[in-house]
Amino acid sequence: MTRELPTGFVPADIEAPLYKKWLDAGYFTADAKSEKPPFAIVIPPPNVTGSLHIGHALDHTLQDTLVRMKRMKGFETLWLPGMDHAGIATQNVVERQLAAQGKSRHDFGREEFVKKVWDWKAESGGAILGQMKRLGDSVDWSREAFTMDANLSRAVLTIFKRLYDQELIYRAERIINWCPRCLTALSDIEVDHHDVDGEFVQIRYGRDDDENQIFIATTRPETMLGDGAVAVNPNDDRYKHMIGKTVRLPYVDRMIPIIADELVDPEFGTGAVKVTAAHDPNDFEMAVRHGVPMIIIMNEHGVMEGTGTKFDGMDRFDARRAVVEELRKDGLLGWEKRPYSHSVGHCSRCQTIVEPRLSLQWFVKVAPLAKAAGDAVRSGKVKISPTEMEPRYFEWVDGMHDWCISRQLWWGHRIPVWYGPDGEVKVLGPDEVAPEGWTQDEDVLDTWFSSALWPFSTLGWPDNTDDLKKFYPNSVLVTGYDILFFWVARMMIFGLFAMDGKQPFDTIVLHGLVRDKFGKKMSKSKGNVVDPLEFMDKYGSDALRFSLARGSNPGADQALAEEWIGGARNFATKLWNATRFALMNGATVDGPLPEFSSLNAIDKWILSRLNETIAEADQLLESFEFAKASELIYHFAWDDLCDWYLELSKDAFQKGDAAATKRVLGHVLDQLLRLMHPIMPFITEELWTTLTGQESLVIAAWPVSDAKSIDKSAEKIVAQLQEVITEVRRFRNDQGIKTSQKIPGRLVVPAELAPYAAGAEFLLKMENGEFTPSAKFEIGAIRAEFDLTGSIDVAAERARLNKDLATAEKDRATATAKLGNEGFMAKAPESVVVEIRERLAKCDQDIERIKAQLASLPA
RNA sequence: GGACGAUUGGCUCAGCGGUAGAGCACUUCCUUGACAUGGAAGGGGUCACUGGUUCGAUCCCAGUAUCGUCCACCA
Repeated sequence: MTRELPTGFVPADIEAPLYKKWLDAGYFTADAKSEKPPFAIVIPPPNVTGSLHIGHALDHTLQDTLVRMKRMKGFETLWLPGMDHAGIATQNVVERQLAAQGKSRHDFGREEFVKKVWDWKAESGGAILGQMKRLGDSVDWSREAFTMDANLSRAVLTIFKRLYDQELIYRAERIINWCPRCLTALSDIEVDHHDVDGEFVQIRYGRDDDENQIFIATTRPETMLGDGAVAVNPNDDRYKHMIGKTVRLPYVDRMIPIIADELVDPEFGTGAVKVTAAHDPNDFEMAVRHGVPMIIIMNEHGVMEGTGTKFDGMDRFDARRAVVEELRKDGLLGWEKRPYSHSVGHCSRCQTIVEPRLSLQWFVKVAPLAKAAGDAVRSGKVKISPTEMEPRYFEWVDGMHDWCISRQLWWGHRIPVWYGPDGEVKVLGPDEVAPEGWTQDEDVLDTWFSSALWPFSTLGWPDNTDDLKKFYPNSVLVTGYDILFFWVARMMIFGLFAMDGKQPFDTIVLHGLVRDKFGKKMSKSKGNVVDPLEFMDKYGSDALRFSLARGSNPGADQALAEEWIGGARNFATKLWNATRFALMNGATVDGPLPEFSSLNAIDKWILSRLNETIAEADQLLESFEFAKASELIYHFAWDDLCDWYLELSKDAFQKGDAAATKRVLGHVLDQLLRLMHPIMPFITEELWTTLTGQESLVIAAWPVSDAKSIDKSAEKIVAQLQEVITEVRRFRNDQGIKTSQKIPGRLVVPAELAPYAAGAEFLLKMENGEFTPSAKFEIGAIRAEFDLTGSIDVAAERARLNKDLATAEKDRATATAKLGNEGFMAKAPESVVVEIRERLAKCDQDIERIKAQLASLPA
């Protein structure tokens, strides 16, 4: 046995070479022709502008864990990487660069600008891909995809046409969310609502000498210039007599009707609402119902335009101030509430206040598609883990408005609609060419349109490729709950539509967000953002991965602090040293494992614990319980294996009489490293290949729990041994005996523990030989006795024993009370009663033992 | 206004009808023959509050309070 490990574990020394080894061996490349059952995951495509943040690190750790486990289980695994072209985000990046040179995209024109974006991508895009390699992602790079790739664009065109032909895509004038900075429409979910301090003012319409006057209330006074009506509730007695009459709109000096609509809440404001059809979605609805004119009063930059008043040319917020001032001067204001906190939509990309605006845009008719997406989950065809997230999904899927998919950008999939010279409209499929003289729609599609096709566009759809046949539907989708609506629900919608009702994935696994150590959201302004790359440099990728996995409870956010990762690094070091110890002492994986029944209790015990851990960890990982699986493995490795088994084995190794132990230890490590590999791929690979001399753990078999090697009685007797050892240690500690000081003593153990008795004595620094026992601990068949004549602090020892006695007596009293309780005895399950009886018996034993010890103390 | 969740030791979180758990932090001891990125021993919690169900509630039910997230057309 010549295998050796360096003394210290230096992650940086092993990670890059191992990743290269894996790539060279082609372990991550999927074979669509394989006979093995498939297991496929697509990566949530990061933005091409992005770099790896801690959220990706979590997301990828969980996916890689599943993929690596499935690969070891014999599945043909495909984990497909790629990126999203990220329309607005990417265009913004390039435009900012141009702005720095004092230019805008319009200086270049569409074609030239788009080329510049591609250049930018080639040069600076995709930084995240290299960072994924550092993390160890076992993705199939040969299938790397980009939403703007030719074949993925074909998928976009194909599905657009299909939807259009089935009248599920239409063009219409609607109120949409408009960002006056990005100069594009936004879908509902690209708008963030938060409260801002604004104003709420009462404005009188109608002059003194007019027939009618009415007070309306608004938070956006400047929009009065575009009013087409005033609406009241039909049952509002205050205004009933005015319905159908007209009132004069100040400044614009236009007579507008007073209409009645149920939408108006008589309790709110003045009970009378101005109707600005072109700049408010509710008003638009009412206007449609009542035929109210829709007057656009702002241009695309949010500057007042076309009102025919002196406010034209003012920015919308300047106009607001100016209008209020003017109204006040003219005595047309009633009460003014200021500040008035209310919810206002902001562009999720740049935080500019969104302007609802009447505009001609393209929409996806969502209702029929979303119905199918909801039903797929309701019927159980697609599972959401954890199930608590289902209500959120249904809420959105069942109530989704039509999806505005056109964006006034240049970077993205251009809408494949062409207009003929005589106003004809034609939607072109991927291989169709527009007739001479026709022009294409100027807009591009929402970025999420192409991401929604990701589970099948990356597999070659619309062609019926081998990849598609083998790997669709994907097995699971792992992502943060924060993009459940943006992305997941839309993949469901399009997947079911495009693939004839076949779901894009079988299970949706939602994890939480990574927050700072106090559970606060990470944000640049708070300065609590952490960089996963920095952590990988400092502690190794395995440490980062392990702490992320260990913190990931289903659907729940996790707090992360640098100390946690340091702790995980310590764990990695522990494993390293344990394996080093094993190798130094001749642990081996060669030859068959000794017959279980021939082993002593300690060897049986560690095998038993190993097999229990394997069974449980496997079950936890299969149910996406990453935190619990990690925790379980951690405690088995550290507590059972390192703190007990290795410590107890030292003496046997020292004496060179440990053939069975060498083989058992080799086996336990072998299996443990396999079990941990999905979560900590680098260190396990290094240790395992050194231990076994085999090629790679990536393609090794996943451990299977051997039920025949689970032995509860061995576990019980080892637990007793541990208890005795702990008792003695506590006693020594209480007596102030130094850890290194030897005391005369011995352990008396049953035969099945005999090979380890000396090891236990070694742990306790017991010196076997001639002595008169002066202290004794006895649990079950295990007895520890030692001689401390002259060195015992009698008073302290008596106090300690008395305390223990009191505790034991109190416990006995509770147990006795329970057994004497008729209600309890009538209803408690048998197992509970047995447990309490055992507890009572143990109390009796303890009390007797403690009393004996007290009696043996010198007076 | 709805939906979901949270409230457990200093911090972050598990647990969940039957004597309160982990990691980190803390105290004391130990450079012992893999590991001081370590080992041993220990301190610390009326499980948010109030009622109810039960032989028994941290756990189930109802309500209260505080916090978080998501959704929603409060002009």
